[in-house]
Amino acid sequence: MAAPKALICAMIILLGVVGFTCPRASAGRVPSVAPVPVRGASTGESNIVSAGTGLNRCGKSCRLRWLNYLRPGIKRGNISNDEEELIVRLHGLLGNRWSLIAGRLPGRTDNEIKNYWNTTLSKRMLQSHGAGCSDHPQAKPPLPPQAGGEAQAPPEGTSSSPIRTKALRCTNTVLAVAEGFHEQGRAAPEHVAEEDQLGDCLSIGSIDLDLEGIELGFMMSPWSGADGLGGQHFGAPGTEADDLEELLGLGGDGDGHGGLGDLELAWL
DNA sequence: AATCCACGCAACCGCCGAATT
DNA sequence: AAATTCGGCGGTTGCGTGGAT
Repeated sequence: MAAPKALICAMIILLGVVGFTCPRASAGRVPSVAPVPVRGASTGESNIVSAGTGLNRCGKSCRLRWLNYLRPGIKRGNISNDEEELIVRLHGLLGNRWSLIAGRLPGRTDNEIKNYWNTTLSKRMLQSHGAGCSDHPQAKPPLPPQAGGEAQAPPEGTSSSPIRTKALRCTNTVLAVAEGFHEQGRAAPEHVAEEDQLGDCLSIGSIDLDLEGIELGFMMSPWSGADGLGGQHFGAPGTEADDLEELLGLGGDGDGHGGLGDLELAWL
């Protein structure tokens, strides 16, 4: 893989220049130069990175830092209503596939969305469901913090199963909810958040996603798996990925590009 | 003014699949 | 074909902040 190596090189350079300065300098674990266990990683790369930066950080740690914080174009905070709406809907559809959800929210990281969900939306959903009303009938009930997430299979024959996905890159998305939305940039019109607009239909590019239909289709699909984890992963050939892309009329080109992963983004 | 507590968020951990040797 | 390495993901942890008492 050329890109990740280039990324590591870029990180080394960047880290050497800016270090792990924290603009916010507050919450979370403040980047430090304290020794960090180099678990999982990759001896070689971690040594290279730590030697190159003097930070005693493994490549994984640096990568994470880069992806979630240092990478250009990261949007932080101020999640808009339409973004929030999209998160809710996608979570209902995809489950805790944060990277996949993040792929549909330009500038947002999976970590941020995950945090946002766990801290804000889950509570809101809990209140919503607790009040006996649900704006999003398809959405999964909020996951308790320790719920174990995907390991919990929904009750048989009752609620729907989220699409099980794995490592399906989706970096660009068109959310063509309304005419002129593209040109208007992120300032999504208020009607985006309206249920009758979002409803059970989302437009991605020229493709109208019938979320209800998609989910129904996956509910009925046989690959739910007997392992309680949803079985096969989305990215595997001949499994959900193909099914969904076929369902959506997308169809990748077989080399990992095209299809869901390369939906054009005109949002930003 | 001091203390407590809940919250937000960056970072860490463990696992898995893909790629490479 | 098997073993090893690497990249990526989701879940969890723990620190700092700000509000409440």
